[in-house]
Amino acid sequence: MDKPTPPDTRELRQFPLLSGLGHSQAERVISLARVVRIGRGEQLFQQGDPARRIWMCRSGQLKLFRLSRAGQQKIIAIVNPGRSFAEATLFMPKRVYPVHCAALKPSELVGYDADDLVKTLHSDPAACFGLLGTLSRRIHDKVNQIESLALHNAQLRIAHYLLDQHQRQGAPASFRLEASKKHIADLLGIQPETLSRCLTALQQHGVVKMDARHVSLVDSDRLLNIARGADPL
Amino acid sequence: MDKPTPPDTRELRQFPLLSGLGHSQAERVISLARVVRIGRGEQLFQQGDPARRIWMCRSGQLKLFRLSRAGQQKIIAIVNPGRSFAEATLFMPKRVYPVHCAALKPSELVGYDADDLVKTLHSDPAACFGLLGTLSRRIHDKVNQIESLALHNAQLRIAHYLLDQHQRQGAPASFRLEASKKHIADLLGIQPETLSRCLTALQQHGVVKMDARHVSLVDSDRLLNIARGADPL
DNA sequence: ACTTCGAATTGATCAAAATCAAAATTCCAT
DNA sequence: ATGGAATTTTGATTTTGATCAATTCGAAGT
Repeated sequence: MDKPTPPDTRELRQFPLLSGLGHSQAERVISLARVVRIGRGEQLFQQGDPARRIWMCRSGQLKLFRLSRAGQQKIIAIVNPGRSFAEATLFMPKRVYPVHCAALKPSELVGYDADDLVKTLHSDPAACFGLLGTLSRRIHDKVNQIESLALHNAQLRIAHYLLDQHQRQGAPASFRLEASKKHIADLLGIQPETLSRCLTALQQHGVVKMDARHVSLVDSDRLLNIARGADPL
Repeated sequence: MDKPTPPDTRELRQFPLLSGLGHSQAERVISLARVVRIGRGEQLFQQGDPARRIWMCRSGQLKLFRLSRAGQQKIIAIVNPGRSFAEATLFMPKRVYPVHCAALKPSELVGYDADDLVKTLHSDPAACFGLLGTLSRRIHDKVNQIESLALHNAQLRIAHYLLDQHQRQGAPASFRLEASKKHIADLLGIQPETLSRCLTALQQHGVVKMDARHVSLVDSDRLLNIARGADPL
């Protein structure tokens, strides 16, 4: 297995938070960064752990989740390559991770030092603005998620999710589900059985076509209506 | 009716975002602020309106909500006096309000100019940090809300909500529901009838005592167990 | 104080999705 | 490529909470 490459300036700048950093600052941030590899199922951190680093996913896939007392998990988000997470912990009164994080696939991550980043931000209004933008977008996403969980039934949520993924992946002719159906069901707050039945129904009505994890939207107008609750199949 | 008082420096500084502002900057922000009064049921802004101001609730009470195509509303948050809202719009690519806002009680609000605040933030890292803290806390709240909506059934959600309110109001012997049961049901994503039945059950089992909107937690340990799903009444 | 409208409660019924169970399929690590 | 584990599908049943309906209660404004 090859050695993990440390992040270079180029990679650093893909990180929206740090895109405008000066050379010497960038060097320091990189020198304090740490590359971590974890296998499928391994946990990167637990809810409540001190948040000494914030993370960027280089490759693989992660889930952020909570556990109920009864051991049920609720996935809050799925993290794909190129996306960062845990930034919000930098400014929490108690700097701890508010969720668990585990790998869905073998993953490579870059962890940036939290104290160092805060120091950097102090002298860099541009970086502050980058981060403010990131957090704002994240709030907006969460508001959408809340609306979807509370307002819609299983069918609408699924339709909504398919359309959202289609958009995010650049509206191609066909796209791939980002995770197993079990995990997606969890993300949507429904049982895998319900997801399976709904997807079958959507296929039978000729709205989507699926082949394992590959999805193509046959009648996306109809799907849009379903997502709006205007067309209950 | 007396004239609305314009905000003074003292009031401005209660606003976490602007607590560290210098004198001349504070003067400018104040000069561009606008005080608005709206009556019960009146709408302050609609989802999609250009977000030219961000708001602080001086008195009264507001709801932030979405509407489904079918006209159902989903309350995202209830805003009480001393709390600000809509800050996240400052950094959205399209600066529009992502939700509707209407008054639950006659309310007085201070609206600060969005463009001006962005300008101020550019030259004031301390203010940036204040705002980063505010947004981070808000993300954390939303994660909790998502968990609660997806993971818990009606009973657990209600128990969870009662405990949360108890905490927020400083854990007094007895506290007051922050809004009508109809609105709380909406916030929790359940029907008013279900809320009513659950609260009746909690009272019959001697877990809480209620008088109209006044609540006292008779057996808060038991309530905690219920919220964890360990004790289904 | 009165009136009126919305809020809250209570009961009966219904629909959606969870749960339980078992078989079929797919994934993946070796 | 292959064996074993996990995922997915399908069916039967049960539970939860939504919905419908009727009445009581309470608060806001005249």
